[in-house]
Amino acid sequence: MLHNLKKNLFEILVKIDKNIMINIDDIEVETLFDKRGDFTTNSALKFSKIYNSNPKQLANLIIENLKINDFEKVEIAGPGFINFTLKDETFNSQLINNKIEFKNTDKVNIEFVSANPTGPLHLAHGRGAVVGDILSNLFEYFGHKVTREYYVNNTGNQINEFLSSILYSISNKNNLSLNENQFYKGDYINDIANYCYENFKSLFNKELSPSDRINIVNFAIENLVNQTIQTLGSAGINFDEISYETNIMEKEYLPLILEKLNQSELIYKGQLNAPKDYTGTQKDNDLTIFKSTLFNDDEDRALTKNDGSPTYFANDIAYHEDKYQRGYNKLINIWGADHLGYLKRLSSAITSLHPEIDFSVVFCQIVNLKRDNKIQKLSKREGNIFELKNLINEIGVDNFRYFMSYRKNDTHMDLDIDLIKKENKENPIYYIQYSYARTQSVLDKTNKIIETQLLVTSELKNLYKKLLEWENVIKSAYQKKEVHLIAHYLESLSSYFHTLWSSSKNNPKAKFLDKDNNISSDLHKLLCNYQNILKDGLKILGIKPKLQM
RNA sequence: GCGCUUGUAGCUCAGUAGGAUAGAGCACCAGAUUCCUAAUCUGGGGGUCGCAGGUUCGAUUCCUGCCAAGCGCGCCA
Repeated sequence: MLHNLKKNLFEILVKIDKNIMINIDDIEVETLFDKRGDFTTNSALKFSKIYNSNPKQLANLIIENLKINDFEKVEIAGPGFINFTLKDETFNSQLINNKIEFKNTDKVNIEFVSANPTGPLHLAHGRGAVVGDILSNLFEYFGHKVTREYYVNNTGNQINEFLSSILYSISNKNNLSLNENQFYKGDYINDIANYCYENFKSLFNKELSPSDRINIVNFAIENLVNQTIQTLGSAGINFDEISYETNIMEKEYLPLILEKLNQSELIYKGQLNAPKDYTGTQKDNDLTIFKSTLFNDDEDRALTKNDGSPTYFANDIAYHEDKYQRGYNKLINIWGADHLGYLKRLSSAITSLHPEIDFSVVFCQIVNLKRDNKIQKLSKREGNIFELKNLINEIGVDNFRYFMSYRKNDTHMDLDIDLIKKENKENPIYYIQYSYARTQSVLDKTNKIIETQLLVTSELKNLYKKLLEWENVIKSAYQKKEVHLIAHYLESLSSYFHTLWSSSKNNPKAKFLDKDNNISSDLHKLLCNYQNILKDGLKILGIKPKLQM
């Protein structure tokens, strides 16, 4: 219906002046839920200038050309809105056709979580995980072939420090006097240390060789990665591809990348300000530097370190080159807010190499944990972290997924754990599920589907109109990559259902079932439609509807 | 100091690629259950959309400045 109206308006506007180029997607039709009508468009306001007219004149012109069979009333309101009121008889099973016409079968690579493999997942990773998974579901809903990808940064200083921390723990516990430092703290380090010691006991009889050390740390990393995969898997989040930084390095993309960037005159040899803990002399070696200031970055960025080895940035470019080589033109990364400053350099490098790549990043802001009405102070450095698996265990998968995705991804969020654990109306997910259970109970009790006249009440109309919005909402969530819109819509939709349900308290004729438990075919289709949309929406969120509560 | 994100009701947050009277939940007050599930519904109070300018027919939305909170500001990852 909404789409038809849009199309109708579009055709009229084209007919009015064939020389004016407008796009059908520029036409906005919104749903109204009050006395003004059922739908509204601001087209006359929006286009009056390019039609060399004034809003009210253009509105009149549009109305003159409108096929008005379906409408009870069409009127100009305010500065030039056109408000449409549908005839009552239009509200029937024909009204809703919520098949999504738009399909796009392109391959998409969505990379998310990608936590450093030096510790267990904690609260902050949870948001990225849920948002990434739901976004993947959403892209699949629109036909894309989605690869959910996880990246393991298993090189660099952090890995040395991780190993050192493990050996420190082993040394302490077993009186080995290994000369190691403690960088990471926490029970999990001791657990992994024990595990490593049990597995490699014989190695500790003599001094560890470099290859021994590599074996131990790889074992520890593998252990953590497996834990991570398991934790996320328990929340219904599964990956199609796990990429290791070391494997990407073996493919030796960097020389080709540097050559290509050099040809585009985007790199140079030179010096940058010395890093904080730098001990050598700056003139040891020239660095290879990417001119990211050309792309509005604050500074140019180093691709090689003083010792000639690649920086994290360089390896990350290679990683994205690898994604491209695997056939992905559409890359989406989910990052924490602490990487905001990293976006410009990476996106400019990627698009310099391959302008055809559609690269975008969805940022997830900080999540605070609130308990007993107080924000909990958590610090990873002190080993005082709230592990994600504990959170999921405490609140359950449905709550976890819902509450991590019902706030806009780039706003700061307080996760009130006491509120989530309440199983009542303060918790929106029960509200949504309850409406589904109500529809199911009607369907379960239905005797026969019969053809009768539909009683068109304002509550019924509102539910129909809300169902019509689904197509716009889901498309908007997809285009804007904003998954919270889905949860908000489902809550709102449920509300219209509960209102309709309750209206039968005062008006028994508004019930779905008659005395003989028969239902009109229109209402039956309405209920099925309602269930389908709720099911689709919940499925994208990764939540199963409850048939009974 | 610079950059990014955020600032909307007592609280938690929607809305804003310029549009009509700025919304929801919670909390507070008053009601609804012989009736398909009351885990629900109805009504009510509550707002200078951080502050100040600017752009125009119109700004919570765009621009500038300021204030506040968070994050980032390595050849770390």
